[in-house]
Amino acid sequence: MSVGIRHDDLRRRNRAMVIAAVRRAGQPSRTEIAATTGLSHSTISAISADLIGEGILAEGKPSDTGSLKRGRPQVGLGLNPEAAAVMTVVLSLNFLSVTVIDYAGQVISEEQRRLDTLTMSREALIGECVAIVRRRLDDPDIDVRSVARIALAIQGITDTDARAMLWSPITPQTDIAFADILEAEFGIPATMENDCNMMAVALRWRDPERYRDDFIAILLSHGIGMGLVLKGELFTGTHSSGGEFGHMIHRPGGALCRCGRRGCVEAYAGNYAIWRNAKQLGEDTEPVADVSDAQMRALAATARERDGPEREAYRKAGEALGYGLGSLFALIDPAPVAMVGVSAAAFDLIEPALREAIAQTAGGQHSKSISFDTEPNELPLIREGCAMRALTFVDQEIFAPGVPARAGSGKNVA
Amino acid sequence: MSVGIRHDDLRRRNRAMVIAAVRRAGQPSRTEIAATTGLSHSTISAISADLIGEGILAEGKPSDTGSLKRGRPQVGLGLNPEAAAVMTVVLSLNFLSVTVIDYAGQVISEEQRRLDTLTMSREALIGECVAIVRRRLDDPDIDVRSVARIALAIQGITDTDARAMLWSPITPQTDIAFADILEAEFGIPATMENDCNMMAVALRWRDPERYRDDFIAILLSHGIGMGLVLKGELFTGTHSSGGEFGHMIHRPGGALCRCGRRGCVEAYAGNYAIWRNAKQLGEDTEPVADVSDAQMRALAATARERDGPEREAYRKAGEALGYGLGSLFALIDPAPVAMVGVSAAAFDLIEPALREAIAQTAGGQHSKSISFDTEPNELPLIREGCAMRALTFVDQEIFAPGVPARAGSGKNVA
DNA sequence: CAGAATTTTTTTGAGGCTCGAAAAAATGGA
DNA sequence: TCCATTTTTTCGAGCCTCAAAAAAATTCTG
Repeated sequence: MSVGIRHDDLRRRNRAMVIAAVRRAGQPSRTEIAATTGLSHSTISAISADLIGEGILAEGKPSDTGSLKRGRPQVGLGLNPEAAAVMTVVLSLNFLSVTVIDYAGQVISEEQRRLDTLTMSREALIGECVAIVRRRLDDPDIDVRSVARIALAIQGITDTDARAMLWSPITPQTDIAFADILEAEFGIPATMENDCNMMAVALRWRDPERYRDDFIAILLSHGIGMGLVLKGELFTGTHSSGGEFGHMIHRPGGALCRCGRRGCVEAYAGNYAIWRNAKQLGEDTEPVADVSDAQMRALAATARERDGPEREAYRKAGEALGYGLGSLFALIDPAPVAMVGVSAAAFDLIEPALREAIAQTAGGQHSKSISFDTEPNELPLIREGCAMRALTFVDQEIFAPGVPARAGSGKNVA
Repeated sequence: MSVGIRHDDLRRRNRAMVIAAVRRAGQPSRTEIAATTGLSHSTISAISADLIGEGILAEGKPSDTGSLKRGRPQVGLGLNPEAAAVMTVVLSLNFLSVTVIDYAGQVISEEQRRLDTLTMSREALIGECVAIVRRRLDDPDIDVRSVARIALAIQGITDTDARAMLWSPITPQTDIAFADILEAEFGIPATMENDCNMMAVALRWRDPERYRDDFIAILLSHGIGMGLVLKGELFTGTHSSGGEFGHMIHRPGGALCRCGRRGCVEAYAGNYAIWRNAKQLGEDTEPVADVSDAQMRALAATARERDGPEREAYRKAGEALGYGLGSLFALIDPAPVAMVGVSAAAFDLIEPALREAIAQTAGGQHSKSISFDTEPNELPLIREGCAMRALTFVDQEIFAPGVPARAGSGKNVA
C-alpha cells in the first residue's frame, strides 16, 4: 500500500521544502529557511548552494535593507524568475483568458478574448484554446522552452486526475480532455482545474492569515460553485472535482435547477434563480441562459431601494445558501467563508436571511461568529490560483523530482 | 509550516511501515514485507531483526505450511501478542462495555454492564467508567504494565483532538474530557472517539477489498450517525468529530429533531422519528427517549405485513436518507455505503424510497450502481474499530516513536 | 580607525540509513 | 550426496543530515 521511504527521497523532499519556503516568504535568508523548515543550517546551506547552482534560486542584492543589526548581514534568497515560466488558461462564460507567468510569479504576457461559448462546437472551442496558447508561445518575449506547465481552469466539473472537463455550464459540450489535448499539441504538461478550487488556492496565497487551514470560497454567479480547503488541503471529490455545493438539495422537489433537477441550492441562489424570482416567473420556469452583471447590479439596486419581489428574491437566495451552509457545516464544522462573484456585491441583501437560516441548523450553533468576506470579481482570483497551482507543480515535480504532486490533491497548495 | 524530514525519521517511518505490513498481512515473510513496502531486503532484514530483538515481532513456526516450494522456506513474522495490550471502552445508551486486547488483536478480558445513562449524574457516569476500567486492570490475567493505550467510543460529538465528549444523546451531560480523566487516573494514554468513526475503521479491517479508500458507514439507530473514509483517511470535522450526517437539513422548518432543531435527516429517519410517524403522532411531537430494538423489529414486521402508517414511516425515512445522501454525494461523489444498526435490518423497507430520492439529486447520477451493505449489530463493530485504532496508535507512537499519529487524523487507519 | 562583538554562512568529520551484490542458510529433487 | 532454488543475512559503498568549528561580513566601541 503506502510505500517505504527510500534514502534519496530525503533530499528531494527537503529540496521541495526549501523551494516552498522561499516561495512563501519571498526573500528569506538561509537562517530563516532553517528556522521555518526545522532543518539544520548545514543542510540548508548545502541545498541552497545546489539550487543556486541549478539556477532555481538566486541571491538577492545585499544592498536591500540598510540592516541595522550587527553581525554578518543576511543575504536573501529569491526565486530566479528565469528558472521557468507557466501559463494559465481560464475559460469562463463567453470569455477566454491566458497569461504567462515567470517563475517568481510576475505576469510576462497575456491575452483575453470574447467567445460565444454557449453555441460553439466542440472543435471550435478546443481550437480557440489551442490557438490562443499558440499565440502566447509565439510571443517574442517568451522563451517557449521555459514554459514548464499549463494550468487550465473552467467552471464546472473536472475529474480528480485534473485531465478533463466532465461537464460545464458554459458549453453544451461534455468530457473534453483539455489537459491531454494541450499536452499533445505543445508537449507541455497541463492540468485541468475547477475554477472555484483555484479561487480557494488564490485566497490562501493572498491572505494566509485568514485563509489558512480551513475555509470556503463560494462563487455566487450564474451558478453556485465552491472551493473548499480542509486541514490545509484542497478538498475534492473522490472521482470528480466535487464540492458541488450548488447542487446540494435545499428543498426536495423544489425549484427547477439549471442541472435539470429540482430543489438544488443553485435553483434559489444562482443569478438565474434570483432573476426568475425577482421577475416572479415561477419556480418551474426554464432558467435563462445568462444574466449580465449589469442586469444583476440593477436588480440589487432595486432591491435595496424598495421592498418587493427583488428583495424577496435575494432573501430566498440567502435562505437557500444559509440552509446549504448549515448542512455543510454539520459535516465539516464552520469555517470562514469568502463570497466571490457578482452577487457577492449584493451580499448585504443576502446576509440577513442567510444568517437566519444558518442559525436554524446544526452547523450554525455559533452562527454569529461565522464571518464572511466578499470579493465581487472572480476572474483575477481564478487566474492567480491557476498561476500558483502551476508554479507549485513546477516547484515539486520538476525542481524536486520524485516527490509526487498528485494532481487531485491539494498538498501543493501550501 | 510543514517540517523538514530529519535523518532519523527515516528509520522510524520505515519501522512503522514494517509493523503495519505485519498487522495487515498476519504472518508475512521478510520477502513479502519487502515487496509490499518497496524497501530492500537488507533494510527489512535489519528492521525486523531489531523488532524481534525488542519483542515486538516474533518468528512463526516454520512447520506451519508444508511448503511445496523448493528453496529455503519463508519464515513468517507475526506480532508478539505479549508486546502490549490495549483497552476499549464503549459507552452507548444504557450500556457500558470494556475489553482488553493483546497486541495481536485477541480479546483477553472483557466486562459489560447495564447503566441508566440518561438519568445518571456526571460524577456517576465518570465513576462507572473509571471503576470498570479499574476492575479490568485488576484482572489477574492482565499485566497492568502492558496496557499501553485506552480507546473510548461514544455516540455523539467528540473533539478533533480525541480528548473529550462534547455532546451525546445518551446523557444530558456535556463536555466530559474522558480521555484526560482516564489518563490522569491510570497513567495510560487514552483517546475519545466517535462511535461511527470506529465502525468505519472496523469495516476497513474486516473487508479491505470493499471498504478501501472511500466509503461511508451510516448508523441507523435511535439517532443517525456517520463514519466517513475519504481517500483512505477517516474524515473528521475541523473542530469536532464532524460528519453529522443526521443533522443535515432535509426539510427547512420541518419535523422536530431530538437536537431541538427542525427538518434534520434524523427527524425523519431516526428510530424515534420512524416510531413517531408510524404512530401518527405528528411531526411536532417531542421525540421519545428510547425505542427498544424489539419494538422497532415489531414495527418493521407490521410494515412488511400491510400497507399503513408503519410502511409510510419507513418510506419517509428512506426519502430523508436518500436526499441527505444525495447532498452528501454532491460534495464527495458516491461511494459504497454500509448501513449499520437495528434499522439496517429493515433496510428492505427503506431502500426503495431511498433510491428514488437519491436519483433526484446531483449525487445520484449513477444511483443504480451505488451499493448498500447492512449490518444490524453495531456494538461489535464499534468495539473492533476501537481495538484496531488503539493498536495502530501503539504501533505508531510507541513502537515507532517520532512518527506523529495525530489523534484526529485517520492516517493510522491503514 | 583598529579590534572586539555579533551574526550569518560554510566547512568538516561523524554517525546513520538504505541499497546492491555477494555470501550464507535451508530446503527439495536427482 | 550434490545441485538447484529460494530466503535471509552480511558487507561495503554512497548519501544525507547534523553538530561543532571555522570563516566571513558586518556593526559597535574606545
